[in-house]
Amino acid sequence: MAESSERARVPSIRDVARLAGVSHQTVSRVLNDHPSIRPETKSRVLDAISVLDYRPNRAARALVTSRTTNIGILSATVGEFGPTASIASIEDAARAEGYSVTTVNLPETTPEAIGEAIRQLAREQVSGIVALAPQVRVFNVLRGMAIGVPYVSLQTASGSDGVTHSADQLTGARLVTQHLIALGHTEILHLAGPQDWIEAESRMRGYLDAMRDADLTTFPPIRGDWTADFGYFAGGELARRRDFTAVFAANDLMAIGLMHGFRDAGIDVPRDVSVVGFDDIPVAAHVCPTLTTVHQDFTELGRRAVAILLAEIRGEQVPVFGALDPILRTRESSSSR
Amino acid sequence: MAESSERARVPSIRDVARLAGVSHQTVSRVLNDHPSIRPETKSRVLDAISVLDYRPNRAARALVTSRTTNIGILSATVGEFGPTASIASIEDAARAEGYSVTTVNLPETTPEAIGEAIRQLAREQVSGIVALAPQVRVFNVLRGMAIGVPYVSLQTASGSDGVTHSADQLTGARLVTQHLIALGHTEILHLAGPQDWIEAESRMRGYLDAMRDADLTTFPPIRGDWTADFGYFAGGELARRRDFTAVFAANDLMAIGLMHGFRDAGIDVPRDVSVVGFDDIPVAAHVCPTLTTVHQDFTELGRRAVAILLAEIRGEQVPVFGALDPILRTRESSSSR
DNA sequence: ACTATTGATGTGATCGTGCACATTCCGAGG
DNA sequence: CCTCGGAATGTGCACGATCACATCAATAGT
Repeated sequence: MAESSERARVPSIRDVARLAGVSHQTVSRVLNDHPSIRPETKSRVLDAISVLDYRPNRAARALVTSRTTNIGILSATVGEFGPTASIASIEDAARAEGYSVTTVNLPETTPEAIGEAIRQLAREQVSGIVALAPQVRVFNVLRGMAIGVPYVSLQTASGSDGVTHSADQLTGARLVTQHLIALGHTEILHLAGPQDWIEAESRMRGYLDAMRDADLTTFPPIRGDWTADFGYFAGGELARRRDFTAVFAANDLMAIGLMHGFRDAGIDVPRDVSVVGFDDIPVAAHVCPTLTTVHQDFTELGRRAVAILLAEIRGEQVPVFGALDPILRTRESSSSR
Repeated sequence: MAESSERARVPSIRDVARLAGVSHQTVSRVLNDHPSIRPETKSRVLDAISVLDYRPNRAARALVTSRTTNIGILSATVGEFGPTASIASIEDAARAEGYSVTTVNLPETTPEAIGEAIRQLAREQVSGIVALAPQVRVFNVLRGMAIGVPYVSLQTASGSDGVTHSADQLTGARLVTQHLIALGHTEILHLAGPQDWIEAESRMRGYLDAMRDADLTTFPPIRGDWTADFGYFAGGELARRRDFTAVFAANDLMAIGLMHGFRDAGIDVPRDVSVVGFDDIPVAAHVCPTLTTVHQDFTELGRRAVAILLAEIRGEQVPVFGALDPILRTRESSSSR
């Protein structure tokens, strides 16, 4: 059987044009839905496209327009549940809009590493960046680099000049703190996240605000690193001073580690000390005791970030979302005094 | 101050050529380190490159060579720790080799969705694919699509024709099962993962093998879906039948849910029933009781996958790795009868 | 009835790179 | 001294899309 001498070449815009009996430019217009195309011509072109199973070559398009349909994710997360879930939903939402997603992980959050990661994304000609990282630093670096692409962070920054996007961490943090206060606690500690994470700051502020509103004295927050191991360590340390009856940990992982530390030190949660977390990771409902926490809709968060970013990219009106309502999930780890 | 009328255009290969006093082709040769370049010419070109801060345009290169320096990740994971950690290390390793990573999430694991995801990656002209997904199905679809790119799975497939890569799940599963047997357990259940996941099958086989070697009768495994919620549900169900003294759950999440289910049913772990998991996720060491499990080096796993894939892409000798040693982490959740 | 305007389409240039082929130079072998 | 082969470099085209501009027909305005 004679084999076709032609290499199985993928069809180009010109092949479509030939089949539809129009010029390549007309096909291009159909693809970018230009207004001035007769409906009949358009359908003829669309037919040809489906017959040939034509797909536009993104490299060629990127070359001439000098922008891509890629968005970059700048991630500094070590596989925590929240950011990971958001990344998945960012990816889904972006894909639904015809964008693909390139992720760059930050091995460390030094300005150098951040700069390098952004340079990497710039080299890929991404048309926008979503940052899941210590926002303050990233924004500083981004601003300094004057990269020409819009960027969005998944977190709220008060008065930042970048595009940001609220998950209302502050309200959530208030909620849990008020929950503890309502249970009769007055000596409440806060196990905070790393200093340059906006979430850490917002959650801490929510805690401080709620305490102040209730006229309670606050303790200086303890700085953690989001990990369960740190929580465990902190639990051991805190067991020595017993000047508190409740702890609000800035995320669930630290809360779980903390409870472990307390357990090992002979402190019973919630009888001796109440513990609450933040995020509502999947295991939060199953650890012992089950963990009171604040539920966040990471999926919706990711979706919204993409909506904002794409509007920025396309120069459209940037949608303004109401803050996502944080939901208090009351479980066993918190109880009344 | 007069502004430069020239748009700040990024330098191209021709700008470099002009500055170095050579032709653009010579620059191209330097970039792709062609053998026939005089060292002196080469260094002149390299100087010009660094002076202009020139970076090759990937779109243009992709257009002419019809391949990219992108690799695609096909992920069907819902934010579990293991796969997520692997993805991060894949990304790191790929970047170190000059490749970027595009991730596509599978909303569901139907052949259609898998096909669509692969088509998406093909349209991106990725030069290779790493699959973290129900391998059997993905491989079938990939084979059927005859996509021209190499692909690697993070899991072992016995006798598969695709390139695969072992994490020695089987040995790990044997290890925990033997651990339970050594503790004196004879009635050991297995809470397995979904049917079309290779890991699920390997872990189940490891369990069955270890049981057979010890001349113990096995129960038909229970099929789970990797989630903690399912584990909890199973715990409630299993509490009714008390014909076992230990359970090996195919992953930590299910194990944690299971322990919760047992707890709610008044079954004490490990006094009444021992529970072991698989993966050693970060909270495994902190839940109550702390979870005996098998540690996997997800990071190394990702690195190796990239090494294999890149060798395939470059047509080099594909490295053969010894199986990664799984490590048994003995904790509180398992005890002797 | 003539021109201006708009809609629908086509033509050629262009983006930045790699490939095929041409050219130049130089030393070895007859 | 001539030829030949390979090393080192240059010339032009091709990749597949968009963009700027040109063209032509139909319609509207005077």
